Amino acid sequence: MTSETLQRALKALSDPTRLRIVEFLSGVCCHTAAIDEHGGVYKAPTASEVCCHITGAEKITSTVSHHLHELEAAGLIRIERQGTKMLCTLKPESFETLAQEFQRIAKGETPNECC
Amino acid sequence: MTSETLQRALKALSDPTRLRIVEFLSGVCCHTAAIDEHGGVYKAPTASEVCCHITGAEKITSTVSHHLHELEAAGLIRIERQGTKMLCTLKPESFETLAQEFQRIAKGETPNECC
DNA sequence: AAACTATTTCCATGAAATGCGAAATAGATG
DNA sequence: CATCTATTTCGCATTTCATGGAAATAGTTT
Repeated sequence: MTSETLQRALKALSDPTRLRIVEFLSGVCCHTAAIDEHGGVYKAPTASEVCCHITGAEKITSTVSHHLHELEAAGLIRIERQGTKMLCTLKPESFETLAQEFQRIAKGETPNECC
Repeated sequence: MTSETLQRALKALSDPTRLRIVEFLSGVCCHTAAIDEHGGVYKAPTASEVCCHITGAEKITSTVSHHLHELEAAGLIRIERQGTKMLCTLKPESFETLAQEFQRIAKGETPNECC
């Protein structure tokens, strides 16, 4: 993971609303049923549902829509269209990578030019 | 780690300059010698040295001073006075904790009220 | 105390980000 | 095609934040 990628991910997560979205997507238990491209059943909340849980609004707000796309641009979540709806899922790999980055920083394994 | 603590840490790390400071402190190899409270020798860069590495300035700037205290307030680094100088060290435990938080998010172990 | 070093505080400025409502768009359905 | 739903784009007001210079402070040395 490059320094810029790490930077973008951390910036995306620095906003309270976006962090709450991520926490929510990490632990969702109320989902919409859907069928993936292989015919399998999977579950993922729609943008509206995410918004509902975060803000209490009944429909998705422009603000939450923006935050969702910000998280997607940072590579932290996936957004896929299902008819008129947008399904949101966390990308666990990205968070695994972030965890490794912090391990690296904690362990002092950061490459550093000497003086 | 509470959600607010995580929030503060991520916000502190969302700034490019602060992230560079952290990366630098994580991998420092050019230090100032110092004596800790038990008489042991330890090494840590001064605020000026951090600033020099980050900005190229010869003296510490108000901007870097501000960033250092921001990182300290977020619990990510330690700053201790040594005469007129301030020595800066990373708090590896904090980054270990952050790594665990991301593991938790990746694994979906986030506690979430159900509907 | 005066002079010097390292750092901090204060203040102003400009850039970027947030949040929101209204209009626009995309896809589904009658 | 008209309509309905879900989402996005746009424009705007407001806030937050990084930055930098000048003055103030803390500690050291003579």
